[in-house]
Amino acid sequence: MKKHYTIGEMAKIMNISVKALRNYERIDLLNPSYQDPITNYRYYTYNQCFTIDIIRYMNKILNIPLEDIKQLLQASGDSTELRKILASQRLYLRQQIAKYEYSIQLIDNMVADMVYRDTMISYEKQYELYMMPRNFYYLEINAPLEEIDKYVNRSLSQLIHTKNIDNDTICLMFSKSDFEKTGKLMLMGFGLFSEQRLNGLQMKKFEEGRYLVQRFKYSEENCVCALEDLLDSAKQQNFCLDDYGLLVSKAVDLTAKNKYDYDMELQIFRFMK
Amino acid sequence: MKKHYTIGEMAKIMNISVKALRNYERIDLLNPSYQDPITNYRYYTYNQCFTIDIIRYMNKILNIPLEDIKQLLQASGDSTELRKILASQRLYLRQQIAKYEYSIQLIDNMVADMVYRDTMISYEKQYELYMMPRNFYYLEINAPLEEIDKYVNRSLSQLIHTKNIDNDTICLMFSKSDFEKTGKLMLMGFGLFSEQRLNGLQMKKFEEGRYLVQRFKYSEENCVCALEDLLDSAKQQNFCLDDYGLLVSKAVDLTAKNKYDYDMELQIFRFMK
DNA sequence: GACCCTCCCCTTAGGGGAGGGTC
DNA sequence: GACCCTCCCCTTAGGGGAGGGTC
Repeated sequence: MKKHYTIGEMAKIMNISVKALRNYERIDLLNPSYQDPITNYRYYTYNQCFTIDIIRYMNKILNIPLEDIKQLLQASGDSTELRKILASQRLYLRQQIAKYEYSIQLIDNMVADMVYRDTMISYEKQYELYMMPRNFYYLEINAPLEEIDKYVNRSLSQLIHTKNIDNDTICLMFSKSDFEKTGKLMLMGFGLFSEQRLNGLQMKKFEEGRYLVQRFKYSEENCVCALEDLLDSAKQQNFCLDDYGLLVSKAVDLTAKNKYDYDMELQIFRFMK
Repeated sequence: MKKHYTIGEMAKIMNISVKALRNYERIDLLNPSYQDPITNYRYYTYNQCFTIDIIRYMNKILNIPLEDIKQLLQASGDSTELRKILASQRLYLRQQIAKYEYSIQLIDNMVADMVYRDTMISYEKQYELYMMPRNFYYLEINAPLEEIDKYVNRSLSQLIHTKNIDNDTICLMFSKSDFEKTGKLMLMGFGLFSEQRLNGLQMKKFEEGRYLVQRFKYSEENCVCALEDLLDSAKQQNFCLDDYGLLVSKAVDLTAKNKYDYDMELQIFRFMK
């Protein structure tokens, strides 16, 4: 067995780059066993293969940073240290996986949504939809539609993603009877649907059952028109509606350049006689 | 609604850092709608909130690089482009997840192995173990134990991880009868167990059943001693053994600084009469 | 006084050179 | 001629200043 390997030989044996080996020396992770003081040529021994194996394995396979590996190699023999790092690395990997899975889910939702919109183009703007029970968590507000921008700051959309809430919609809640009395659309709540409890927010259950739904592009007037249309057609068909209505839209629409690009849905629960 | 927002106001509204906004300008992703030519103060409009929403969402939630987002915003309106990026991003995320899950599995194996070793210390060095059928994929070699380093290059350990083979062991195969004849341990194969087919390697099935197993620290002499011990005790108990034996070890042992630190297992199948 | 500006340096794990000696 | 050396600059998405003007 050879006593010394040049950096190139070592790189070939270990299937690693010369740059990587020089980098390991630079960060004081693995020094060549001998360096010629005149030519500065680096020479490695056979046993250093095993250290390189460990470094590569931990870094490339277990995704542990080189600095942590350095600590580990120095505290060598201490298996408590190794276990601690493996445990924390495992946790980190789990979190990354959860994050990536969440991203995939949102991508899928988004693609499904694009397909849905494409197919819906030829459909009617108003229809009925059966929905499962939903818990609506919201901030109490009391503002006309025009001032909603003050309230709809991004903190809620942040909340959606920090809590990994998998539906990517936000909702405004209003009272139908209040609108009929005043002719003005006042918003009572701003929030989202969630399976999890969200502390610090009010909660209202929306029942399972048939909802009257109307789709439109956002604008202050369109909201009012949509609501008037919906109430009209409910009256004609003699439907009895709940007092609480919702204006639903995506938290972020990747195709929207301003708020008037957002697709909205008006939803009101219909009582069955 | 205000016409202009300073960079600090915008940062606050969007829950983003001033540095990030300046960075978006630097890479030409999002320019302020107006910049005072004398003071160089940046001013943003309300509608730019929506672009920032898109950028943040894509980058932080979907993990799409800013450069790709730039392309997307420029090709805006083209939903084919968006779909293409979403699809490739989805694939990338899936691959990352697979990689991380593999890392977790290896960490778990490793921890289990550490526990196993700790508990095994008081156990005997030789025992019987029932094993399930295994497919052994190997390179044909014909070398004495002392020359094995020439063959055991890291390409195989690379293979283990590129193919995501979840057992982290490598094996040397030898013939018992050959050893008995010559008194020398010649290795016939070098490889690993795998459920997947591995092209370019020979394959040999190892049967389900009882195996005689002996554990020891690697060294050339220890391999020979272990084999002699095992054959002796088999003879005394009148066991009938298969001709093919295996020397098994981890591909990378994180606690090993040279090859003499590696734990080995000698395994030979025992026929039942 | 709080806010904004422009530099400038720093973070991972090396990759891609240029320019010049060494086996 | 193939191999090795030492600089030096570059990559993501900003963060942390310093030093100096602006609302």
